[in-house]
Amino acid sequence: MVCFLLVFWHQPVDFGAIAEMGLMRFKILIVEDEPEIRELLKFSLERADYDVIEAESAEAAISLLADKKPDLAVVDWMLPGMSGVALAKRLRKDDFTSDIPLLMLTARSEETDLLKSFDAGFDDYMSKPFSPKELIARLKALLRRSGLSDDGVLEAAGIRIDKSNHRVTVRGKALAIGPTEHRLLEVLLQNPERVFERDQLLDRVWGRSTYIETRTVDVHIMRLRTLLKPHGLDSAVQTVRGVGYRFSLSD
Amino acid sequence: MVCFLLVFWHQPVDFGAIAEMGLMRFKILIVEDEPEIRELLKFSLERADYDVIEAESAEAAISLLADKKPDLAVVDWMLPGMSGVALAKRLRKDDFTSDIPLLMLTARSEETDLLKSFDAGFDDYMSKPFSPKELIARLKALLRRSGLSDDGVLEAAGIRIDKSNHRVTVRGKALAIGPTEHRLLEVLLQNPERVFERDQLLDRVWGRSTYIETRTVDVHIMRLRTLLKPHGLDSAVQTVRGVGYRFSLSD
DNA sequence: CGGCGATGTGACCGTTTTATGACAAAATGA
DNA sequence: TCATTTTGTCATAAAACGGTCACATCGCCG
Repeated sequence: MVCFLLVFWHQPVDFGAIAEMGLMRFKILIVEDEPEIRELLKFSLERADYDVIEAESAEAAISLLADKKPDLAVVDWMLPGMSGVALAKRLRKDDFTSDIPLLMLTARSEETDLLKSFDAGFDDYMSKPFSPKELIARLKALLRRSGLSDDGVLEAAGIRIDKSNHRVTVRGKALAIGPTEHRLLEVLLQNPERVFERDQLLDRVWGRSTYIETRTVDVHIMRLRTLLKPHGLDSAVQTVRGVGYRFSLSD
Repeated sequence: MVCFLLVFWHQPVDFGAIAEMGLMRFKILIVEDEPEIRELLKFSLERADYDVIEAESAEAAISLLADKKPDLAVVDWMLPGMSGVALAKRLRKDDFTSDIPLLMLTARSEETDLLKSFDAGFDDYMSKPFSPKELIARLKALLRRSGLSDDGVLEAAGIRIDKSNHRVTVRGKALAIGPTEHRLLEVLLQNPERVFERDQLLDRVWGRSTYIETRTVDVHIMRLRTLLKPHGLDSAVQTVRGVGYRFSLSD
């Protein structure tokens, strides 16, 4: 008797709770002059299990940064003294701090002004008043984008990508996989069923700034299939003719 | 007894707390000559989780459109060379692009002029400077109005065309369908009951620039019927003698 | 019932798209 | 630095797809 039991877990899973064990806690720097909002931010972030450092001005932030490098900074756009944008620019210039993702906070009315200087180098912004939920969401997105995601383990179809130790296992067996195929698999696995065009894969796997032949994707798809073949999962990396590729177990 | 337990762990999409993100990512074309504004638009749209294609002139846009059809286009009214209005008119004329919603961008002073040519066929407009929030809001409204449900799924008569994973299912069963039949089915399903002449189908499915025998449509209609036959839906693709074809369950 | 135009269908073959092995450049690491 | 791994590109093979034709059917009309 052959029995297929398919469980689609559509409910949002509280990853924070699951992936908590033994993972690093991210350090978030808050730069905000109004004590009330600062407290609110601190409360929200600590509740979401982040470590929080506070600064009430850009200048204070800079001196704090001298010895403690946060994983992400939340900066108010309007600060007394040096403005948030100026701080952003300064952080970007310094090699030590240039890779810190920046989330700007702004009043709604300041939004368009802020965007005029979005080349200052911040990565995202939020308008006050904001919902803590959205704040956390955006913050996670930023952390992930910078490759620091702590969402722990990505698992589907028996494939398990453990981001903390950068290791891939298929049903318990380790998979010797190179960097590019690793990212490729990650992207595909993160969105099962979704079809990615070659350009989209180039963006996500190689990054926007690289200029690589579209066809190269084919080769790496093939290499990924070769890796998955011993586990019978090569057919899960599917070609959608005329469009691109997809990860799926059906068909 | 063999038993497979497949668990798809749909990770909470982190950036997704940004409320109503569906599975489908819409593709937005930006036509704007000023690099700064183009970047700003791109930043705003990508932050809202859209895929962005850029063009710096109407001419560039047209050549882009030859192979990539976006779900919506944001067009600057004032463009060097062919103007935004001219582009709008041109897009409207071509059956292949006529259903793409158009959002015009204009400087406030140009507003009255723009409105004079409202018949050019754009669907909405916004004055620069604009708030990104408003832009996103209008854009969403347009997408909704264009009949694409928010999750990018087109469904009728038990047939389901999912844009994001580019898959067609009939009552849950996957349908192995090639690119051309896929588009053909899409067009027919988008307008049930409507009779398409062969020329119209050629325009919509193949695009205006191709020159193909009218009779070729017949062959692909047949191939589509063959695909639908196992599901008893072949009779829904109906011939209207002397005119063309229609998708309908009645008759 | 016969004729005629319209439509259905299988086959064919050129074209486009994708797969894959080979190779050299580049990166990595000892 | 040298050996090894990784990577991007190319050339070519393989596969899928698409358009057209020829001929079979069908349906309408006199």
